[in-house]
Amino acid sequence: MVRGKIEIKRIENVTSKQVTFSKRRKGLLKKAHELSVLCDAQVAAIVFSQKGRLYDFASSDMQKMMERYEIHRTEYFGAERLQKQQLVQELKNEMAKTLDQIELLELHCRKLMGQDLDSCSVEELKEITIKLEKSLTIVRSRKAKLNEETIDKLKAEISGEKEVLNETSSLRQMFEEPTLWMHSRSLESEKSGPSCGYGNMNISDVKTELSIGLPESRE
Amino acid sequence: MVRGKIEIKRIENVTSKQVTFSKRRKGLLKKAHELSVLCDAQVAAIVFSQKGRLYDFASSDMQKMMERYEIHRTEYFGAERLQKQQLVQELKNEMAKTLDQIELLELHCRKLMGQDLDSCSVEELKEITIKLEKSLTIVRSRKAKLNEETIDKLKAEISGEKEVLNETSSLRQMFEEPTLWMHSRSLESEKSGPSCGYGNMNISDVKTELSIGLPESRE
DNA sequence: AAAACTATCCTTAGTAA
DNA sequence: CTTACTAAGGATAGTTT
Repeated sequence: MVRGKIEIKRIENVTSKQVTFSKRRKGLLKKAHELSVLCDAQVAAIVFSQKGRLYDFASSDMQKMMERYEIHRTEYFGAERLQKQQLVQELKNEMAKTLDQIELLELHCRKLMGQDLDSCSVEELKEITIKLEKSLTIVRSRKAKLNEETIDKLKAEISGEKEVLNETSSLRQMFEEPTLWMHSRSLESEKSGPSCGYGNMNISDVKTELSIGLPESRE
Repeated sequence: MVRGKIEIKRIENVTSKQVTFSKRRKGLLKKAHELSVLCDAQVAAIVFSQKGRLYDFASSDMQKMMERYEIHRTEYFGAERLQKQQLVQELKNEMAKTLDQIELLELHCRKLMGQDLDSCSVEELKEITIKLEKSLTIVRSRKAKLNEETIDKLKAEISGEKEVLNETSSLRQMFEEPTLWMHSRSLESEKSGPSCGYGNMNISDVKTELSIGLPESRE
């Protein structure tokens, strides 16, 4: 018996499709139920067989589910089915709930920002302290990481510039005092770094600029 | 690691519930899709999280599905087209804005909690750090203040008890050695403290009780 | 919060009744 | 059409990053 994985595409064999439909339909409705119970969520599932038979599951009243669904859809397609007055009421309820949620969130935020602490017990203050300390650790390490990356990048840049600088010096020397350079070169061949032997030449029309520096100050 | 089978009942742990919701929701919608494709059926699934967020799948147009559903349920309540369309639209816009607000608030909160920092620039991280440090200072000083108040109150309580204790000792002394006490009293008249001149009366029917102890354990 | 990992449990394709 | 069986594949709880 070779039971390979199946491809998700229309099953052509009618009998097989029928059996699979029965099994998977059952599985789907079961999963829907489990999700609603485990996670305290409102879940609905509707299945029409090819022949038009209806199978469904709803964790609460299906009509309510549908109304709620319509509220959340920007398209207002369910208008005909729903008394608009009712819809308006639902929308208002939904809004009230959402506003409550905002209240809670804001309170939480404010406490994290060290505001509205009067209502806090010592216990709660201790919890907030711990949260803040954790956050601080995380934020600081993240910042440190970013800074290190920046530093590495800058270092790489600088070393690149130094190379260009060396090259430029050498070129300039060659250009301005070719013979002197050839002499000194042969005499001090192992001397490192830029060796700018300007001597007594005239360099009035050579203009060179180079800026090397760090970006804006960092902490 | 013991991974036993789970019982299908409301998950109490909030984090765990959240994660399970995410996974199973995904699973459910996937199954719905597979069923619709494999068996050529019309399938729809609607899920509302506890917080009211909507997740759904529909193999075909959801509106058609719902209409078909209602036809099957013979619960079609036809509705006249009211002119509230505009009001409803406004309410929905309002709701959309409010939901955006929640998004922002949640993001802010999460950043304060050291989450979702990947998108932050070093500048932003610096700001957050400063905020957190300020909060920490405020929260800590608030906690310290509360603790100090508690300490003062306890000290007051204790010193009150000590007074009562002294008085009781004196009374007991008077009762047990009235003459000795009267002597010493007359010799040291400027001695401070409670001077209860009960004399050598009979106080056999005076009953005194005293409990001294700290409240429940504190931090 | 979201994703990766993995041992375990669950679902189901194929088949037969 | 549903059920029973079983091996394989899939989902996911708990945990880690």
